[in-house]
Amino acid sequence: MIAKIINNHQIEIYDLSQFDIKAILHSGQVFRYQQTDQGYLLYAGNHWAVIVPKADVVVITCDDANFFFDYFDLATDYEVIKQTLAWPYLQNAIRVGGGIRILRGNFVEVVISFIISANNNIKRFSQTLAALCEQYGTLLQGQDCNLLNNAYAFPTLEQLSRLTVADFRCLGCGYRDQYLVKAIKQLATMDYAALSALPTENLRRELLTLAGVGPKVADCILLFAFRRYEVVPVDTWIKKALEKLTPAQQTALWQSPYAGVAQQYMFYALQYLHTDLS
DNA sequence: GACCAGGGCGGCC
DNA sequence: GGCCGCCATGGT
Repeated sequence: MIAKIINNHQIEIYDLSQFDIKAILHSGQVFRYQQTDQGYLLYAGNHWAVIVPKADVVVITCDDANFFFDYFDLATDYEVIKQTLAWPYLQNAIRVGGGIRILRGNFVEVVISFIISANNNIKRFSQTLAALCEQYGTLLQGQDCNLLNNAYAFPTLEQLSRLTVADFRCLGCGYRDQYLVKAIKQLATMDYAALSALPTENLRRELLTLAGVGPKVADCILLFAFRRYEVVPVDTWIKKALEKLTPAQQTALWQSPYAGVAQQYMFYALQYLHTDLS
């Protein structure tokens, strides 16, 4: 058993070879978290979770156990996925990043986050996102968790719709300010459930209509909000990694239904750990 | 003071 | 369709 819901507010993870919270948080798919004495505090939309690694179990205390069971993709066995990705050039990446999972980020949060991420660096736009939530998001009530001190939800679409170009500029969004205002208007006409029913190619086409969303950001939304495991967002790090692969290796990767998972392992190893893939 | 960061847009051909 | 310059901003 990978994990079990203990009650409405608690999950226990047993298979630690496929759940590494440090790797998950540093794999570039979630940007609102903080380290605490015992573990990590993580925010997703208007949800929160405290993740505490212990000797042979990880304990998650949260506002909604059912939500986070799906958020962390705990019904999926990543050991099976990793077996299908057992290529020599991926060995190192899987060794250090094999505990990464594909999260189901909140649609609006993922879209806004990755529009701001464009031609930006993680440290900087993470600070921008924190400021956005602090200034415009709803204060999370911490009555059932005293660790929740001054924690904010991601702003709702309605809250976001009140922001002006100048507001986004003040947050440090730079020239992306006007994309954000326009994309937020467009998001009001979109429905996550309806979009979820679309095949990946059709869904990508819909996402590409959003202002500030090009091929790479669309692929991030496909992987991190819609969990399309086969999608590979190609940023500067992944581009360099792909250039080192032979044509045959590239073909095999693109044809894998879990190419996006492989991409996450590589991104973490390259960008965060600076681990050579070969 | 260049160059880079989980790139996209608009103009040009 | 592809190519290219530009776009804020902080870090190295």
